[in-house]
Amino acid sequence: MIIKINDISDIPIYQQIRNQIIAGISEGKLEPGEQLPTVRGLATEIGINSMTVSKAYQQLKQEGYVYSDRRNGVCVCRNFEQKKQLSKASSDELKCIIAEAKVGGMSKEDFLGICEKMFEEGQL
Amino acid sequence: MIIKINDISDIPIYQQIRNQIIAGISEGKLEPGEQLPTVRGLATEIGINSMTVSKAYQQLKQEGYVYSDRRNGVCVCRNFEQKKQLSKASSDELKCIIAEAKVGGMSKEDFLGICEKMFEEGQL
DNA sequence: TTATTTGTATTATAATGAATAATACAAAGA
DNA sequence: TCTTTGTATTATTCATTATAATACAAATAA
Repeated sequence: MIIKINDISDIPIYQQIRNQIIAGISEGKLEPGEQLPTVRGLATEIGINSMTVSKAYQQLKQEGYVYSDRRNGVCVCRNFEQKKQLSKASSDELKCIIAEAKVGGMSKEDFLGICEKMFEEGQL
Repeated sequence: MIIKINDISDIPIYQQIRNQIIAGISEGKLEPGEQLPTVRGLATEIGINSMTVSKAYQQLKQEGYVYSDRRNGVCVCRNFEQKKQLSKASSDELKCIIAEAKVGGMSKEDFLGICEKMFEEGQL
């Protein structure tokens, strides 16, 4: 799986990596049990410091998306926690997005249509 | 309208203010033409530096939510730009939220239900 | 006129977070 | 033994955030 960094983004690099890994899992590009690129390998590949990659992996690990051991590297979890509800952070962000959409004149139907499309996109 | 700051949040104070103003507009708590609290007044009220409030107002101004003149303070715009599409930033954030929801086992219907509820919430 | 209130600009400073650099270590396997 | 893995440590640099202390122009009120 290819990770692309936007250098002029205001989103920290380690967050961009984390987000793309989660997106990869949700789209099936990364399968359960599959090994992620090594910390040093990915750092070299995208031209950043290895500790930045490590930071992204540690966050993913802490959030329950991946696990690691010293020899086999970092792998995608085989059983994700099925919480079936949004995190507080996601919920707060979603409220902001919806408020901006509403002020911008978007109808509920339009917004739900966009969400539906995004949800189906990249599905296996 | 009451602004509440979360001191332990990792979201900058000026961003929290901006978000709450937009939410207030979308919920009708802030009407078109209505004056926002003064920079110094709000700063004193919530116990922060006035330049932090000013920074929030300048961003809102730059985004087209408010306007200002030197005497009448900062007021909610009367005609918002009707773009009827999400900003790039919102779209990217929404993709992340959906990816996380999907990995967490949420169904499309559940997610759309949450969005619908949020969209209707606080409606006039 | 004079004083007050408004947003805004400036300069300096402190605190925090992000990213890099250079190593080092333990564990596992070849 | 040597290599590769993630991880830990320490130091440094840089940008962002927030504060502090003023100052200014414009508009209004006294």
